[in-house]
Amino acid sequence: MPIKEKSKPAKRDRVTIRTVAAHAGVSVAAVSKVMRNAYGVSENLRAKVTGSIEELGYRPSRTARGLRGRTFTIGLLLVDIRNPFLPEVIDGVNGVLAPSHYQAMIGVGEGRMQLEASLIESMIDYKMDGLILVAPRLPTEIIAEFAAQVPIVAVGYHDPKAKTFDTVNTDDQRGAEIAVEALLKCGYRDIEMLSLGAREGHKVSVVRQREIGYRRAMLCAGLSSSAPISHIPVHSPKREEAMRVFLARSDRPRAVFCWSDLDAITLLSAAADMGVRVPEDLAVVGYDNSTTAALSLVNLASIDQSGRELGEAATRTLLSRIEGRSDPEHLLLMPSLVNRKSLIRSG
Amino acid sequence: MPIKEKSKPAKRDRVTIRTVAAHAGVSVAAVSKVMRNAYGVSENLRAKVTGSIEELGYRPSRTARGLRGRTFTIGLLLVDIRNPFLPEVIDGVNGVLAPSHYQAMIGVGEGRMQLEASLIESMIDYKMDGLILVAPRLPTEIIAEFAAQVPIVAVGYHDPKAKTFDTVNTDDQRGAEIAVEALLKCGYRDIEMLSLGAREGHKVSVVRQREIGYRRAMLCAGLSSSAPISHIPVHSPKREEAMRVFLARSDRPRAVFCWSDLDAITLLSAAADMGVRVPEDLAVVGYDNSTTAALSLVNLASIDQSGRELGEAATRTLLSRIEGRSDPEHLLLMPSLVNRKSLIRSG
DNA sequence: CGTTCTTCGTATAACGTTCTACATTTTTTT
DNA sequence: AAAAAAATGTAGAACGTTATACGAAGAACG
Repeated sequence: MPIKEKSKPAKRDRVTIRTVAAHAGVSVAAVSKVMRNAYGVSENLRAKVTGSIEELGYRPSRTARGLRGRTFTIGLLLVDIRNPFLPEVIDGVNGVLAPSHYQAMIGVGEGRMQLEASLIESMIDYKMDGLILVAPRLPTEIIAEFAAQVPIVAVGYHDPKAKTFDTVNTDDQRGAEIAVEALLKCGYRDIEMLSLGAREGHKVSVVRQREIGYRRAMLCAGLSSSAPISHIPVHSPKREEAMRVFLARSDRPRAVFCWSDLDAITLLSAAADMGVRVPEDLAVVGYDNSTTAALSLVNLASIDQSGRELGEAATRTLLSRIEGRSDPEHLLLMPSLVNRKSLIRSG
Repeated sequence: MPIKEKSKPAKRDRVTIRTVAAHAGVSVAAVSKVMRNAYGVSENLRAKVTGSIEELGYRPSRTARGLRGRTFTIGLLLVDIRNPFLPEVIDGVNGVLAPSHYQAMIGVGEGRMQLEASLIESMIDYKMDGLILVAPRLPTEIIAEFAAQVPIVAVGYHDPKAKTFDTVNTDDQRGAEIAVEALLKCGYRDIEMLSLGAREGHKVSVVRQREIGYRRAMLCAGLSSSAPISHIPVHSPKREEAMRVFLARSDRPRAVFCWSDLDAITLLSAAADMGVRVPEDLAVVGYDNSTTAALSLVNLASIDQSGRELGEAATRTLLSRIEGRSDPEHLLLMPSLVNRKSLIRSG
């Protein structure tokens, strides 16, 4: 009585392109052609093959595909997962990808440059067809080096001179201007900016752009002499400590523009603790228009950079690059102000 | 003058295992052996090969690897990206993975079952070595089917009878009990639960477990006759509408336990709008201990299910499964209460 | 001083696709 | 009716690894 030896009976054998070819009674190449919508396929053949594919539930192996052609996967690299505007970006990417047969895989960098680079390498090693990097911390030369190996679009990375990769941004300079203009319109002249710790972020990062916009708006208002910027550490508990120090200052300004809702909301919370009334004692405008800002408990005026639109634009740009475009594209979307209680507007 | 034709001069040729072999003056098999720490490698050989690898910056192709053996990648599937406890889980996973040569790739399902299934299939097609599914909505049979093809750990999916895959959870029943017990201790007897819309979530989902815990705690307190559960729709604007209806009810309870901070915080915001004082008029306990709950503007008491620990445990469980364990494991971690202003405690 | 073990290194067949050449058949043109 | 062109299908060589099977060279043994 011969016993059929099967080491792993659980893992049933994969349906490969060969299985389909045999089932449909055609060649492997024919099945491949149908899969790729290649030229030279009769209606008859297509029907037979798609029938078999359907019946067998065939799914091509991405690893095998990667060895030759496209994987129909794009990599999405996020610096840190906590920034409230990232989910919007993801939605935008998925939205554009949904009708295509592309899919997105996400890597999370946690702000560590080394991990970030190694995730990009992994994505390349996976033969992903293109990469969207959100707010990368890496220097331009390194990104350019990666861009030689795979199409890349950077979001939140203002480098309009980049030749080998594309960028998609909202106009962060203009966004900061809008915030400051709104404060000026409310009659505030004593406006400070709360920015990110000096060591974080390079010249092309969003936070530096927002500083430029802030300064320019102050300059236009004739306040260039007093356009102070405070730098807040990124990590707890120094971050909260810096907020409290700011609030306790005797020369605390009447209004403040925060580079990000994350900081603005922490500031509002600290203000509540210390009995600083918003907006009576201190007007606040944030950036990102996060869902938390919209809570009436928080009620924070904020600059909206539609993350969804950024994600959509980045994806479309990447797909066109994958399709063969070689001259760089640098998109700039327009942000807008969402007015809320933390900023009382006269108009 | 012979001109070397190069169609794509930009994309410099990849350093493959063959490049390394040639550079080190050994065979391809030798390099592979070194890479895999396989038996039969002399110190001399190892030195030569690692030297060349270093010098050339060789990185093995994951696609090629996937065709034969492991890819050293695990897939992390998230139902939706907005739940505030997910970043914690990601941190936990990355933390455990960091010292190993494994990496995580994340897929986001957006709550659509079809997308969720197709992402899992993609991860399998990518030959990922194992999958961590966070709060999957798929029925057990389908997950079991996938588990036949790849090691799977489900987080936030209470199915201790699952034989072919592992589960890691906090004890959601106990968590709900702790919340209700805390409210009881403060003297409240009139306690309602705000749960997820009836159609969302199956019997094994966290939200149903929390309902069970709520009911049991009420029963223990002799309040079984009045343990009402309201179901709140998931999506705006019906969600906010339901909150307002709840707050406006003439028979509104004195205390409420929300299945998730997401809902609890929206409730607090609506309460502020409508002049319902917390906790004087209404005590609230949430679930997840999100960062927003910790803001003093919000100050929401909440059940902490350490997402980080869940992520760590899930990863360790998955790795052991990948290493060959075949009998199922079902971990249960203990949640704890974080007391804040939304719940005044006498003790 | 043959044998038999070890130890070390290599040759090569997979793995599941894509895609270039080609072979065959059908259609169109002259 | 012959020649040319177009349409359809197939064979088979990549792609970059892993892992099995095996050969060669020393070491240990009787």
